[in-house]
Amino acid sequence: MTDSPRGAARTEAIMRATLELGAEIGYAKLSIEAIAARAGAGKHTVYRRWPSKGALLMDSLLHLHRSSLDYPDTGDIVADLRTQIHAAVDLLGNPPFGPLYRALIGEAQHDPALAEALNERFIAPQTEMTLARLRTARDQGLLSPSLDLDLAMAVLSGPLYFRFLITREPLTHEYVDRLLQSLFDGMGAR
Amino acid sequence: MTDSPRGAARTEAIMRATLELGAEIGYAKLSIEAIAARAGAGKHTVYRRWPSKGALLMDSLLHLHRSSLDYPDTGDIVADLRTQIHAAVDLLGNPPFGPLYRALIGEAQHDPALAEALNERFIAPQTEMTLARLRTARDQGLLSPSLDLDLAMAVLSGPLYFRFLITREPLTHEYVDRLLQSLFDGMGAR
Amino acid sequence: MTDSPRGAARTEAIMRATLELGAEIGYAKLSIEAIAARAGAGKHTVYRRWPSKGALLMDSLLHLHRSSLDYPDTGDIVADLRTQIHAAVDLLGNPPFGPLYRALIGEAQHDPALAEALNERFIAPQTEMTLARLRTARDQGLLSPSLDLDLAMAVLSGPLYFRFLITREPLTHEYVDRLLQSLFDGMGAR
Amino acid sequence: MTDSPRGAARTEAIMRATLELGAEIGYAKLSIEAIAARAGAGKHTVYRRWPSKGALLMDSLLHLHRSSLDYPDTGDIVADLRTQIHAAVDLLGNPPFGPLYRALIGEAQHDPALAEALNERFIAPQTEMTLARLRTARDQGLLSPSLDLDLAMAVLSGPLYFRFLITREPLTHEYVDRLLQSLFDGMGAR
DNA sequence: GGCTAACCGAGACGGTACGTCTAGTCTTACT
DNA sequence: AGTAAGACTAGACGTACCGTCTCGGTTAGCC
Repeated sequence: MTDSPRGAARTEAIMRATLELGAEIGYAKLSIEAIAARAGAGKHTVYRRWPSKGALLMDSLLHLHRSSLDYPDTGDIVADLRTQIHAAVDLLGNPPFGPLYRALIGEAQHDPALAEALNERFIAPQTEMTLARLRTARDQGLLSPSLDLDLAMAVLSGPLYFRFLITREPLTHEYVDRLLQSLFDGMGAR
Repeated sequence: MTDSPRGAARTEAIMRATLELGAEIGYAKLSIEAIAARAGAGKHTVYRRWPSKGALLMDSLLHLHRSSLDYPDTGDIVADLRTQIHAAVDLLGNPPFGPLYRALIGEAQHDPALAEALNERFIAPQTEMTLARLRTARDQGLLSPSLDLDLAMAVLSGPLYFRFLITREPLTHEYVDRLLQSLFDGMGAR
Repeated sequence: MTDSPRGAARTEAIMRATLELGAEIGYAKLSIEAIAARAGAGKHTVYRRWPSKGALLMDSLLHLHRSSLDYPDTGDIVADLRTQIHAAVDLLGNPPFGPLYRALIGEAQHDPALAEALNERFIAPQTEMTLARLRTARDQGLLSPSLDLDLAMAVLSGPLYFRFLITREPLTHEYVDRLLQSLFDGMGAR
Repeated sequence: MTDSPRGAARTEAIMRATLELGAEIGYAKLSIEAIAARAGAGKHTVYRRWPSKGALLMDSLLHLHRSSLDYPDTGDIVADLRTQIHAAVDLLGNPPFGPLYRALIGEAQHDPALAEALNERFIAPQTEMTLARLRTARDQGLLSPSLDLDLAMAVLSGPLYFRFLITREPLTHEYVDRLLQSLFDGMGAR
């Protein structure tokens, strides 16, 4: 993607228009035609930058929330996980991020390239950060050495995404706490 | 939906065409136009029965696998769960059900009505069956009385759906076994 | 067409509905579907009786105005023609007959069978009546023996239909009178 | 309508396809869908240029015969009218112009906008040319000063259109000659 | 400071599918 | 047997976007 001042401004304008329109009319009714019109850009300019509506939405969302899920390390592994996951569900559970992120995941189900990109650019980094934090705690002796960290990670994320995508029940702090409780009661935390 | 012999035959033909075409060209490229043509039906006949492509796909999939996930009860709760979840991941993890089911969930992210229907007609019944089996086991004293069954359910399903939808890693029996292991080690099984 | 009491009643109801709907929404938007619904008849019942929308409209119009253009014979050929043609332009120039008749002729341009039927059942009888009246007058010595009656007929009808169908100028009594004037001044009247 | 080279080529291609298809299958079965396909154009490209099938047909026909009915002036008014009207009936009476022109007039009976356009772009200019020729002749003293030119015009055109549209008898040179004969015998020629 | 090459907006273009409509046929149940 | 009701196949309608493509009209370096 172009890095010249002019190009960057166009890129920004298009991503901004994407999020605005997405918030207004929902992803399903979003069209590249409308985004270009809203951004005052030609369709060509959009297609030059992104191969698909999904890719554009992903970039727009990640651009918007570049650094919002950084990890704390206060030494208290449970509290840190709690803090971070509370922040995550606050993000996922509310507009504008929530609905658009849900739509992005939906789109990824039809578009393997998008699914892979989403994994690499958002899911995997998030996962890795959590794993790193768990690893640190284990190395400090706060968690059982035999704890399967990948599984722990999956047991934390899975149920939240299940609620988010499948049952559409609200993502509450209380639910996060129950999950953490069961994890640390049962999976080897000390 | 019509139940007359003629109507039922048409309904069947359309659902069959949907699954065939879906398997051949994938959900993303599926069109009601093409389905109707394949089924030798008029478009109106399709629209009379289903309000959207997603609803049609859901009916077609559920019609195809009406009774495939019934629950065993051999008295051994762990073995029964294992049997049933192995069957479930075999279904989800392979064509033709897997990719189309994934696409259906994707579509549901853009279409709340479809999401709700999917929940009511497929997710909730499956969940309820598992919960009932767990409840029986608990009543028989095989599980701790304090076990949070909903949470147990979520901890089983969530990670599998996370793999299925987000990371797209294969759903293996081995992974299911690890999940069950950690659950029964940690969540109150005796 | 059926002549049984029941059949005749159905036929009437359908023709009435045709004229009503035609007057309300115009011929262009008329559909057999809507006519059947308005008449409380099945579509089959309409198709059993008429092969096309145009045929139905023609029957309906002719049924409505079965006997309205009979010819007077007062002995004064000019006055009789004047009377009769004034009546004709009053009919053609005003709703409900005018617009529907115009539409019927329009339809006949696409449908030779309809054109022929219209000719046989409406145009030719009208023409023949006028010719008969002219013939009587000629035989009585009121018109030149050399007068080409067919041509006289055409010179009377043609300009009126030209106005009616092509230029859509109003059909006035004054215009009829000018036509008659020129005909009897110039075409062999004494 | 676009006048750019590209646009003009598309416009031409579509009009050509219209006339071809119209000649092949007749106006009644003509569809914009088929025209676009034949022209290798998108439907939008057709709809961008013409509001209706009738408008497209009219443009196509007038484009085909832009200059074919120009008027001679040899000084002999009767001969000139004869020449010109013979040419006109040859055009109307034969394919491809005849049947499509008939259909166009038919369509105009259902579509007032089309009727008006047809009048302005084809009928009125033709009429005006004939009137101008008659006026010249009158000014040269070849016709009676009291001759009602509009009426003369109507007496020439009307019967021909009546044959063309209503009775569907062939338009022959002989009939034209009879009409002219009666007009100039009786309507004030010297 | 002028030239040229890339980029841009605008939007026409060939397509595809949409969801609606009507045609004309066929089936069902009623009278 | 004829009917009302309406489902059925077929296919055109006019619309909306897709992704590609011209078209002029700015910029933005690079001489």
